[in-house]
Amino acid sequence: MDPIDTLIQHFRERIVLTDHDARCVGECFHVVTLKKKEVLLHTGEVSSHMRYIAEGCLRSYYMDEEAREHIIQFGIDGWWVNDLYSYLTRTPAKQFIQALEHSVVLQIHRDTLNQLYDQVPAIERFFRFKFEKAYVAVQDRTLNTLSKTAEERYFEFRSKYRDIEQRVPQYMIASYLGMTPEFLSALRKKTTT
Amino acid sequence: MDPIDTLIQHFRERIVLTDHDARCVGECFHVVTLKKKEVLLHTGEVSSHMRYIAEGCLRSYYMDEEAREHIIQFGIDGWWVNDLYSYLTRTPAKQFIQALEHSVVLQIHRDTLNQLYDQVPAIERFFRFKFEKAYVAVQDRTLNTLSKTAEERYFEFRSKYRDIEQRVPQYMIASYLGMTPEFLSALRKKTTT
DNA sequence: AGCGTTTCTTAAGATACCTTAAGATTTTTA
DNA sequence: TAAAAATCTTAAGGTATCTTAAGAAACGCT
Repeated sequence: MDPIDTLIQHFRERIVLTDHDARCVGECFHVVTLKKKEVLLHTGEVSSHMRYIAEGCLRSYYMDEEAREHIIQFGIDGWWVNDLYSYLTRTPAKQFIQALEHSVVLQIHRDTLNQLYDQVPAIERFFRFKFEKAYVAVQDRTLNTLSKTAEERYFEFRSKYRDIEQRVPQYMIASYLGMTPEFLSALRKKTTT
Repeated sequence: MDPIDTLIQHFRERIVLTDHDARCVGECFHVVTLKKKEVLLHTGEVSSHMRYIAEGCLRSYYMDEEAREHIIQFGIDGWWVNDLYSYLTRTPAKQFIQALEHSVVLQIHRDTLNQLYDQVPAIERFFRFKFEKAYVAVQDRTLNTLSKTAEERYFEFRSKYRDIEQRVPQYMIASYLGMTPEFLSALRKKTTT
């Protein structure tokens, strides 16, 4: 399917769009194709687009002072990825966004999107919904991180994101969950045996 | 100042409201007064209101299986508090919301707010902004929790929320930061001396 | 098919943080 | 203003998780 059609369908599962609006919305996005390991957003660049994953798998991560990578988010088909802080404040990104597989991403520029909010209020509603849910999800993650053991976090991750678990290397899951790959490996051994 | 006026001013710092809209918005909220320690939302109840703190200080927290409290959020004058998951999904809350001081809260019912989104699009925009920023903030907290030591988290908290630090007991800050009160006490001793 | 690269595992020693328990201090209430 | 309740501190011993280093397995390219 044409990636833009995928996106329109994605919107229409959540909000009402007339055919005219849908066409108008579709024209605002453009397609970016990424090879495996290609970086879509580098630290230091300002993120000026909202990004929808039509196909593939990406991660966003940041590198701390000791050059350790911390994975902030994985994203697969149907998800949105961004360094939202950079996007909203127009400051240099502290995150990288990188393709983990060959991927197709649809982008809309901030200025275009802001116009679209006025032209098609349903799109503003879509993003309100989206951020409400995203907020709940990330708050839940924070709470898990604070109150659960590494083992509990890992098994919750597996049951919640089985599709992601099978597409990304184990050491990245460890990073996402805030533990070392060695420790995760030990956990798995303990409970698999 | 009348609490409703405080709220209108809060909106007007972020979005444009005609006088007519402002009056209309103001009428949708009602005032709730809370004594210290009073609970505004209990676990098990469905949260049906969005809540703005006109005055005072509250916390939201949840109790895990071992009956340990984990503080999710503090809120003071000008902040919003809610169990958003319960509000959005109409399922029983897993969080408590409790006043830590005498407080005045302004509430709007979900149904009223949903109508208001259609009547006054600027209000929908306000909440889009709000959740965008809230998402960024809580993502930042997650990252801190995952990548920093307890000591780093504590000093960041102090510099970021000096106003809150001075209003809430130290053991609650420990809970918010995901450490034991004993450990926080030891940290403070180490670095104060 | 073979070689380099990426990913996963193992294990020993180190450390950050927790648990328990008790006493000291501060705040609230009667 | 005294008693009760809430909060903070101290200290000893325990556990979860990390660090380092090395080798094994899987994957990807020529």
